[in-house]
Amino acid sequence: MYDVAELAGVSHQTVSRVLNGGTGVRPTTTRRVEDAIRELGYRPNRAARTLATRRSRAIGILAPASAEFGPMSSLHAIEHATRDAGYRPLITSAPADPVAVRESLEFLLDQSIEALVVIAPYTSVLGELDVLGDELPVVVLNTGETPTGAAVAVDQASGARLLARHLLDLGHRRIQQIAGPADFFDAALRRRAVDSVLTEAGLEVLPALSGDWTADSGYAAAAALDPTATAVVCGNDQMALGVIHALSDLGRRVPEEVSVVGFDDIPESAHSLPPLTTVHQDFAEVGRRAVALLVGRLDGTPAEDVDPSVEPWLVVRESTAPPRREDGERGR
Amino acid sequence: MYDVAELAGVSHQTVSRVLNGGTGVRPTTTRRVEDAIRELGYRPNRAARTLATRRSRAIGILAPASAEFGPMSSLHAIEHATRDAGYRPLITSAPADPVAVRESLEFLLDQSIEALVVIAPYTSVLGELDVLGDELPVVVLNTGETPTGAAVAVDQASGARLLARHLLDLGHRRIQQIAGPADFFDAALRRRAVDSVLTEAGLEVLPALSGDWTADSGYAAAAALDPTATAVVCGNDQMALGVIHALSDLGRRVPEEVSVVGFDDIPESAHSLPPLTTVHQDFAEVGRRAVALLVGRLDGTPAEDVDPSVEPWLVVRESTAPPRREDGERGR
DNA sequence: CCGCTTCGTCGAACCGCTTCGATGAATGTA
DNA sequence: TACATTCATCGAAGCGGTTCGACGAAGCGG
Repeated sequence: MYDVAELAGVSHQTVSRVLNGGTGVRPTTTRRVEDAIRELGYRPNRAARTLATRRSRAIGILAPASAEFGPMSSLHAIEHATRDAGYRPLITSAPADPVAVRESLEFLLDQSIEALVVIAPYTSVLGELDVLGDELPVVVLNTGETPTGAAVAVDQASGARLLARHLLDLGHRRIQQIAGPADFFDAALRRRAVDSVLTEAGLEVLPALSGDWTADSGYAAAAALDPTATAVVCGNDQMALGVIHALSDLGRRVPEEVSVVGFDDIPESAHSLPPLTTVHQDFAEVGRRAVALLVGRLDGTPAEDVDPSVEPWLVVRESTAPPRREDGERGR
Repeated sequence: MYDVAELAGVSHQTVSRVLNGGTGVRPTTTRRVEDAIRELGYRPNRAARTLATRRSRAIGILAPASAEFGPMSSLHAIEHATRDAGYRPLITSAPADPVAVRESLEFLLDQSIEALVVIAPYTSVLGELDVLGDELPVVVLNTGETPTGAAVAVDQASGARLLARHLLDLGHRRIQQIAGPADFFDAALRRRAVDSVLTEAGLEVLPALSGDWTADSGYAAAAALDPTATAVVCGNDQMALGVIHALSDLGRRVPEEVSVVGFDDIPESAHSLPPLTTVHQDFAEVGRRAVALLVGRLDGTPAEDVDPSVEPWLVVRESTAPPRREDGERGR
């Protein structure tokens, strides 16, 4: 920095001023400084700046250590929104394990982050979250109740209801669920929403099975499916894929004999056989709003016009059809 | 830090010593300092340390801005390996666009990273890579030739050959490819390896189609498939899924009429209909080795025993079968 | 033409930590 | 018991920026 100042014929403070908005510096001086910076290939030292300003401008991001489409989509959106807002995204991933989550949190705290975005919507995370007093603005994605901080989410219940009603409209009366892991908020939210729609319709709620979001677990869970169920609501698309595979192995045709629906609308869902009826959620939008909320708080511009709830929509494809011999009107 | 020192009844330098290995400090003093740290909830300031040591201990990671299974798996492995080695992973993602890549690189350089891992194996990245002189150790994942730095990769050619030979063994003689984007190294590598196997076998090489890794693009490309081809080799699993869907829409059965193979072995591939024959690659292992290489260089322990080539293996499932009426022997 | 305001620049202190040379205490040896 | 060593601890000087108060040089009105 001193080199730059010398080359430009000014003092280092002036260089600093140019670097930070350049107010109170004559345009010609600014030019000279900028030229000097370019010529020397000078790059300000982040650590020194952070030290002096006592502002890290870093936002921690806690992501799940999975390669799932949804979380990863949100992650990228968050990362870029953060950078666009002039902050540095610090990404950490942790499996759904309290100890690992704790470690990741510690890691982020060590970097003196100014805020935190949590994409890992499992109960074990929220438990660890109160470690960070109340000094740190936090926003959690796709969670139900938030003990601390704000939350932005796709309206899981709304999506689940869409799915349930679709099946009801088709004429299904025996609908079973294969939910996601119980310690994931969105899994629980979807499960309950479907149950309540069925209950309201006066239908018997078949005991829900569950998996761990993977196609493998869907395949496995399908073995325990109630043989009289004509439709199965899966916790996500991957599990639905596994279920369809299992059903096929069992010689039961989808959707002719049993309808299957997923949740998420991952890119592959449009190309499964049969293409999957599911609920589309805009993961990226959720991420963007989360950052907007946080940055608003950080920058003092409240940004209270951010709607924390993103509406999902139903995508009807070919894995659903009217049940075989219930309400008449067969097939398409 | 001074508070801690005071509480422990020592000077701040002793606290510093305790924090950094504690050599030359009496065990009892160490204890006292540690207790003080705990009591005060003291957390060393990263920026100050970086400034004083002129070592950021940060390793930059440039990842693609996609949610694909492969890169994301490598990413998580890299992240954790980096932390385990005592370095701070700084993750950045960028789409396959030179400008965006450049920006990400600048961002990382601003944080004064000490090394760089690149998971984005497209040509546009390598072009930008020489920006960072030769002072920065770099390792690139899944690339072909590396102009700069080291490379770790799953042996794409080997995997592609496995696939081609499998098809040949089954009796296929008209094999067409739907490759990945031409500017991705692994797409090119796979494509060429398959071509060379076919050429060596004295077969006609049908003109290759291509897609952009997505299932959608596979679906679209399938329309242009040579009607006489009995097997199609796809650039990755997603595209294979799209192709199978398209074939199904066209009324052509897989694998009875045409065999389809993918590449990657994403978790869903085991549950597509039919389950996909593909090549499994250990993405996480590639990431781990990349970090081992880098950390070795950084820490002065060469670690030259790291094999930069990871072997993939063939996973035969049900999307491949002998061709209809060529070499006799039908069915499974 | 002069005194005062405003603008652009400078000098210096400080952010929190590391590290080198120095000092005092503890240990070993004759 | 005196002296040479070794070990634990301390004092102070930076690391590369930011920022506040000070100050000289223009720009202004009367």
